[in-house]
Amino acid sequence: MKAFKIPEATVMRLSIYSRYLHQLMEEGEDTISSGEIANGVGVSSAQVRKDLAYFGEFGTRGVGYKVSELYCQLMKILGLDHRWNTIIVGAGKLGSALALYQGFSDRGFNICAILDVNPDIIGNTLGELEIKSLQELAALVLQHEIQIGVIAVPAAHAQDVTDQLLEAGVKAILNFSPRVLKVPPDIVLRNVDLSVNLEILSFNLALNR
Amino acid sequence: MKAFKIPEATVMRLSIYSRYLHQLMEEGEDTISSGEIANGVGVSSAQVRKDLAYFGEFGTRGVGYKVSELYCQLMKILGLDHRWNTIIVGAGKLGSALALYQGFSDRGFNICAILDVNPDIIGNTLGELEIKSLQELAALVLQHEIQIGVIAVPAAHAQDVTDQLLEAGVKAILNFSPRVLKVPPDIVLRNVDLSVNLEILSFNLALNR
DNA sequence: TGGAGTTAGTGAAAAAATTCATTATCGCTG
DNA sequence: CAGCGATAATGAATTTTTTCACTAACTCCA
Repeated sequence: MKAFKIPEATVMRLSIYSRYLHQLMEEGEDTISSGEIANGVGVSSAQVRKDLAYFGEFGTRGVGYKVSELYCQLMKILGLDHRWNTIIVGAGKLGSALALYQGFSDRGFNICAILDVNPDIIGNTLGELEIKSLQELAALVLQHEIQIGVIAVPAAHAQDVTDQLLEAGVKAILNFSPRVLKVPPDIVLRNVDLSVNLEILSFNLALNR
Repeated sequence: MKAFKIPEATVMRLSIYSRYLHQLMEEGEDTISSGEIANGVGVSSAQVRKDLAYFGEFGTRGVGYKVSELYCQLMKILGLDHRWNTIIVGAGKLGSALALYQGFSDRGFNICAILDVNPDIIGNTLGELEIKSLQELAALVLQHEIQIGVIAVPAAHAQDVTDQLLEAGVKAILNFSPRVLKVPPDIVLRNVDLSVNLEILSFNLALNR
């Protein structure tokens, strides 16, 4: 385990750098400087170097970074050098979209199952996946060795579903419901609140009126 | 215009407080202390008071805050005391889900239109909305007096669509594509990268292995 | 009406994150 | 192979954000 705490903002930027590097690889770039990365993703070059410095030395002074090498290092740091098994709970608008979203699979997240309580949609298929009953949660988590649970249910049921996921052995939760979840300290929790993002936009728009 | 810069983290928390207050109103609560809000949303009470202090004095010492009153104040601060007209560009998985997502409308965002380039889906309906051609972008923005554009197109087209939106007069962009967009300084831009969130989860999972 | 108990507001201290500026290396050129 | 230009690494300074701790003000109760 890494000894020191890494700022979340740093991790977020590493993820962005890695995607930018991927793009550069496709464009056939061989080496790149911190300044160019900075420019490409909209931060300062010092920021790029500082972020990388948490994890080691990856570049060559006077030259820059080897694109493919830095990319691999970042993927390893981000834990994306292997795939994660994921379950989505809630097959409404959002859950369905997430299940079908290509981006997750592209970055190493296998969507192994999607669940719902609504009998009308259980059995329907979303791409390759069949919507299963919530009652199968524990069995599916076990069967697919699932590490990550995605919450896409209404706020009122979010905590209940979370408890079931943790009970079944899931180690991380990505919560799309607008509800603060209580989880033990060793569980990794991340909240994505779509309307919060629109509201930050709204706040900034309202400032200049 | 507010004179001083407000940390984005503060704005995000205000949005979360406001939703928690809404929940409390439905539960019939009348007054609440900073400590209880803090507990409900998982921050410290000092944090709650400091966040509010940027905008004025809303509580009564020795008592707390009047739930409904604080809620209204926050909604005003967040610019949610009136509705915003919004257009979604891209009617793929993500764009469709966003268009159908009830949460946006609940919080004051009218989805006025959704566009795509794919002739196979133009004309299809999503709930109340008909998918229109991208060519109608400028006309629709004008017609509906749209202030906010949501980008849900593949990365390769994100900048182009952004330019078209700004050209048409949109003042804020919510970008769901994994691409860094260039916009003039007076435009409000916010990026939501769904896989970044999963990757931060992955990073934290990978730490403890 | 006064004292005890709460709790908002707030300046100061601490912690965290970012930026700056210096140093150390590298590759290249003559 | 020495010197120059470029750029990563990094410690220091700065800025930003959070936490702490104190003060002010309200309610309730005797």
